[in-house]
Amino acid sequence: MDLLANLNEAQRAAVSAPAGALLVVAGPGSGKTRVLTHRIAYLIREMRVSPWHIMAVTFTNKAAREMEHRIEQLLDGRPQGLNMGTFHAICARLLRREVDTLTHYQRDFVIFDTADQLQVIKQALAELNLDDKKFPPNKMLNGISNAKNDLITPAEYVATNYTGAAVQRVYERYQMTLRVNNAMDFDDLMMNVVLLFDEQPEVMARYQERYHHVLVDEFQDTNATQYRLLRQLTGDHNSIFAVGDSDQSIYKWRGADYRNIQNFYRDYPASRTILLEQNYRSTQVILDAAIEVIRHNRDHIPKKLFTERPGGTKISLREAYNESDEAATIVDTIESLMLKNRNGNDFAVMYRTNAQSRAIEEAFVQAGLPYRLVGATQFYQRREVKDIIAYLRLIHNPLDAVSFNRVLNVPTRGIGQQTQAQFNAWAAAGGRQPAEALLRLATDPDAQHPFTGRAYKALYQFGSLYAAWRTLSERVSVGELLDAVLEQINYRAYLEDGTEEGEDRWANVMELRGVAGVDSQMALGDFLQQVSLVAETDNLDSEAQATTLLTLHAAKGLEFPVVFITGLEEGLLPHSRSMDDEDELAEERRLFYVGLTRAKDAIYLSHAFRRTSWGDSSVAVPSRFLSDLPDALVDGQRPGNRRRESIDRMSTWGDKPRTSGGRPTSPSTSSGDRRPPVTNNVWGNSSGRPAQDERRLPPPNTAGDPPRRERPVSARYKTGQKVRHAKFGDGTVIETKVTGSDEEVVVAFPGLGIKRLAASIAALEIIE
DNA sequence: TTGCGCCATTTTTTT
DNA sequence: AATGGCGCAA
Repeated sequence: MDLLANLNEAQRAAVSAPAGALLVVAGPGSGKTRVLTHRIAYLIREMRVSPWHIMAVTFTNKAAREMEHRIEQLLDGRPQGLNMGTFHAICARLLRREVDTLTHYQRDFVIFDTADQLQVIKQALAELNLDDKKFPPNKMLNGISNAKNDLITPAEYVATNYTGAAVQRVYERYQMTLRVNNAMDFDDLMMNVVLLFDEQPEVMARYQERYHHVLVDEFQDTNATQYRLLRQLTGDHNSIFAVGDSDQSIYKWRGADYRNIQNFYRDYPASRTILLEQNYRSTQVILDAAIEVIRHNRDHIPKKLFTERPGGTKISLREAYNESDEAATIVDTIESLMLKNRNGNDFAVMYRTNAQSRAIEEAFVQAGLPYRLVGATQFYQRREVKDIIAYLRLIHNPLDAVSFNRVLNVPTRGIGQQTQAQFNAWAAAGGRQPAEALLRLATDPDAQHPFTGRAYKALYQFGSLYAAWRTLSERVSVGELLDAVLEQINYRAYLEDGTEEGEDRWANVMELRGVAGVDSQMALGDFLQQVSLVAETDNLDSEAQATTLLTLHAAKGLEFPVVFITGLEEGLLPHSRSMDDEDELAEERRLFYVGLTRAKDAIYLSHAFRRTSWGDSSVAVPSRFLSDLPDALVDGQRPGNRRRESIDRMSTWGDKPRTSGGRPTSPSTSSGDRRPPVTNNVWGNSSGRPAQDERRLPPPNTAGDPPRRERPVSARYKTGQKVRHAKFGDGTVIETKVTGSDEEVVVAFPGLGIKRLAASIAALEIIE
């Protein structure tokens, strides 16, 4: 098979480039996976490079598997020794191999996930006598993670403000605790490799000699530490093949820095750049719309993207009444498209936040349509799954105090807070990690300890079990070990409390048992590592006819014939947390761009008039990004400017609850720091657009306007009525709804915003 | 020590 | 809507 056949000129140039530094700027749908796989195959077959000399970094494990598969097909066989995986997986493997050369770690270190990290931080805060109200663990974690992504050690950390000073102290403590626990967090995986290479150049040299060719996918989303690692690896040979697109950089918040592309030019002056500009995925309409959107970003560098799929269905835009109407409309649309020979798995429904998936799921369930949810409450984050993994981790690594404290009294075995604290103190006094101390307590009759009676008995029993598991783990498979643990702690009985939830939880444990496999000879350490590094989209198999529900972030790198992007509202997309900062706002726009460019044939955009978020329903303002779209490419309702502004004034999105006095509360009247939505010459172009209040007919392929779901029937109150509330004063009823025996009334109180009230409790007085 | 119920707070996105 | 923290009763 000719590896260069069926490639366009640019692709061919990239695939067959001589060794050296090459940056491939790959627009959406330009066949970058194809280029990467063909490049690897080309290296092996045409340039006679041993697979052993190649490292390929992908963004997800799934991408790695997929590429492996495709290379296998290209080469008629599996290349031996090719190192392919995510930064995290590659680094974890490397560290495990080099564990003897690491200064602060020993064999069998474990990887702490976010929940574990938070535990360590809480502990650190307590030890430092810092108030966790004043210094939220999440914020601390963020600070630490950012530092690590920028390759800043605790000693190098310089605080620039009050919070920073706390982060500095917590970071130091945190890092110490991780070491004592023989644990690393996600960021450490990369950082520790870089530090290792810095400290021991001879180790680095070994890897430099091995990896003659380094390939990186999604280069725009590498952080400073990862970039440094690439620099180290390519030290003397400089053969790096980086593929990326700054317009698809959507992980700034986790340290990604697309300026690494500039660094690349600086650090590899002899590098070449190849642009992949032909899009093989989308129709002209979709591509035009996407280009138009991304063009509104200030530092966007224009590309000449083109497609050979002229025309196409216009982008459909519609306003739904609320999130359930939005979801119902999507389901209706999918159903009618399925009558026209679309399959369920031709569709993807995308949203900005995971919380939005709920309403959509409900609509799918109601309609009996199969769907597949990516992410959300991740499997490995479930309590019961984490519990069991903590057991396994503790068996693997007795230094892990976080797992120890998690499982010590789960299921409850009579070891309360009191005893737990006492035990930890005793262990610390003896200079041991708690699980080591427990082993001693259970196996050494001469051990001196302060425990008596009930507490002693419970500890002793648990310690004996633990000692037995440790021995057992050396000669049985992961699955068998898991079975033994589950049985001996009676976990099933603990979970199954008669509720459906209990059943579900046990089912999850069984699913985990399935991951461990029946006859798998996988080592416990490998199992734990694999389980720690699974990604969101890794489990996304294209089985079944199910529609995919996923966040815009998770959609990166995927494609679907028909894409629905939901919640195009201010505060959601762009997200309220990103609206004050121009860079973050630009990233939100790129996120929208990524969503749009996932689509092959058709795009449906929607926003809701009202949206319920954590309990409260409020009026939503259509996203400013909608005005980036040229009218000619859009079919459907356009939000009118007049109404938009009046809604804007009432909206309770974003900031704190409105209070009287002080600065004006309406975003459109607040000064300076905030951009008025739409009516702005940089972001919007509404001035050039006729004031549209026209309602166009629904898009041709939605098969008619679906009946609106349950319009509320008013009972005692009516929309438009003026009412008086004891606390809020006078207001106007904007919605009422009979719920069971009560009536729910939504009232707009001038200056206070919109409140949802129960008629029976609120005792509203009708004024007129 | 356990377990329940109330309260407050929460959500951006993920390896 | 859901989770965690906290106080109180058994």
